Amino acid sequence: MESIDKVKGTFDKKIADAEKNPVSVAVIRRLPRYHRYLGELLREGKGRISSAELSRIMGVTASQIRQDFNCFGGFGQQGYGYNVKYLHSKIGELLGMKEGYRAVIVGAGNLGRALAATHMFERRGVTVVALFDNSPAVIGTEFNGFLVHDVRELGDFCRENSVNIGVLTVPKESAYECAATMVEAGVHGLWNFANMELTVEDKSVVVQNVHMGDSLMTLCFGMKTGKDRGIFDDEI
Amino acid sequence: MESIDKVKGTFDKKIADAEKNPVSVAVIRRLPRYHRYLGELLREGKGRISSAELSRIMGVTASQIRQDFNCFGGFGQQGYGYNVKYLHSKIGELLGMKEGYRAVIVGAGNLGRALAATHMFERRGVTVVALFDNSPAVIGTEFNGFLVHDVRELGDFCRENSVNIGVLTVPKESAYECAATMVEAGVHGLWNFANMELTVEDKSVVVQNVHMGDSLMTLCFGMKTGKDRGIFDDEI
DNA sequence: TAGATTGTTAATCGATTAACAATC
DNA sequence: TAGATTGTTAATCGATTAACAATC
Repeated sequence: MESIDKVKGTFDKKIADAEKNPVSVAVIRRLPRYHRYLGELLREGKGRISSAELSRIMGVTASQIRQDFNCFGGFGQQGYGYNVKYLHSKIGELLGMKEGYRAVIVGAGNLGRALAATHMFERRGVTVVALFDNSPAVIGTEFNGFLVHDVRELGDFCRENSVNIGVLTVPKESAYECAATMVEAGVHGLWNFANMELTVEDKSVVVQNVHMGDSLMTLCFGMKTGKDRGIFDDEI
Repeated sequence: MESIDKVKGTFDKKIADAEKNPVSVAVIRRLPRYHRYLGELLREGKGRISSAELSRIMGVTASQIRQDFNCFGGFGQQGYGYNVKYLHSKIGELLGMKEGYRAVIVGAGNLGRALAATHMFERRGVTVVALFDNSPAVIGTEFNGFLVHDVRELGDFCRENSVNIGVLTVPKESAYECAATMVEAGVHGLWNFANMELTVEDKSVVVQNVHMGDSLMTLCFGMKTGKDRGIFDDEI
């Protein structure tokens, strides 16, 4: 596709527009899902795809797909469709996968270790640089190639290693203290699994509070009510 | 409040209406969050709350709160507000907390154990009855009071113990097989952490596919784009 | 009773879908 | 070129907010 350069021009223009006209939350919420499906198609060796075909695979309307992709510029080509690899890469870029973010996992309990053991981070361009814990029993040990540090070194470590993201897998009680230490040390993204709604004064810090219990309740609601409403997932 | 009975009448009426006019997904998605905040207020000993006050605490409009609660009937009382305990209990009921669902966790790795170690299930009225794994090293051991069974007994166990919910914390490769076994054995809710979009033929089976990676990407998007858009969480 | 606050209707806003002209 | 499929505008639909009458 020799016209990629032209497409790129549109892309950059739209990105600029976005400052004034920010992309809606509804669209943003769908981006990771597009990214997953496109990754899948890429692995299957699919070179191009039309909004109609993607619509069938993902169970959303082709109209919505075109609208969504257009928020960010001309990702496609009339009469041809979308280049899977290019689209996948662009959406990844939008989602910050190419920012080279660096993360620490605070709390080396089961959940911390479970997260450290997956490829979740690396697959999304995030580098996990270390684990932290307060228990002498695990400090100094290695897990999956990550050294478990003493949580008392958390602040200094983040400063010295330009850490951007702090993953909180500590008990509720310690969450605020750890968060504060990290924010103080320049961390500006917090991924909080501590089962409480963490808020940070500094508005430049982004927080994602994960409430797995909410997902469990949605499942139960579905079981109780939905019964014959079929698969939920993205629907609820 | 002697008028609880009257309120209850309205409630049941609305529940009946709901069959024709199903509650929107947007509302359902907000229920677990209401439930969490009301639980918090309850623990603080708060007896009643107005939509205006709850609106301030939760950062949503009072109008929306009243609309949402009204989907299910008159939870409140004019001139008074809402009874925290009653409302909390009713929303819990709506979410299926009182159905007495029973769950098994399939996959006793770090994630499976992390889930088993929390109070997430019991707090939501779900009883975890056992863990399953395929590794001889863990089969027969006990974790947090739960016996780890051989995954080959999964089907029989579910049948004999009226298991409703299957939590999948196994690798992608085994997810479908485990899911099929459980569905076959009468499980009709699947909570899938296997990082793939699990679909089940039988439309009476409800599936919640958890994509933690999507949450991570949303965080990264926020960090890249939002910067000064403030806290995301429920917003994105 | 007067004041407060819900329940509910109507108005607004935004998101989704449909349609089609542009263009590859 | 003709056929396909996007990009984009217009129409529809649904969800949120505002307003206020009902009523505790």
